[in-house]
Amino acid sequence: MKLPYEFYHRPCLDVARELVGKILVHRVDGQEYRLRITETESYCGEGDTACHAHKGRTKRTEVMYMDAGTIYIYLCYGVHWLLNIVTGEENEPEAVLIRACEGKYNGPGKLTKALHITGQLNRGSILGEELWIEDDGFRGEITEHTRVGIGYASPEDQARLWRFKLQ
DNA sequence: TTAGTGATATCC
DNA sequence: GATATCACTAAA
Repeated sequence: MKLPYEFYHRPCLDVARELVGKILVHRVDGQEYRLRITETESYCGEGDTACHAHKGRTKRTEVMYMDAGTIYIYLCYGVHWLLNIVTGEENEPEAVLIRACEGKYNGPGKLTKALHITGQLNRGSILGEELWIEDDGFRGEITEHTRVGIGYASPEDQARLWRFKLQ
């Protein structure tokens, strides 16, 4: 079943943990791409120094302030599209980064390439007919890890176990 | 280990 | 208008 608005309308840590093991579906050009999510990461609000929005709202980060279920896609290093799902309350910059899917798609850049996801989906809805997430009843063992690629964040924020992986 | 890549933010 | 930065990947 397709995950409802209420699933995303919760603290981003809960959403990130429970998104692991779900099925990410992207429908484009008459094709449907389905992959199980194996790794996520949370970025929780302006108090989180690793979050893009921790310095305040800008043209890029204002997507994270929108309502839960909004898609936030960001071009990293001029090459890679990174897929995020906005969570929590409106006007709170919380989001979950989808880092990896099953198979060899172990990296946020590879993941979006495999699913043919580009920046045109930015600001879209995860509840629509193009990109959504399904629960097929699968439950696996989830482990917690520190986040990666956030060397600019404060030491205490770097130490947070806000990355979730399927074992 | 390092080069490549381009949007964004921050400085003139 | 110019430059520095960056939630990464592939090649070596």
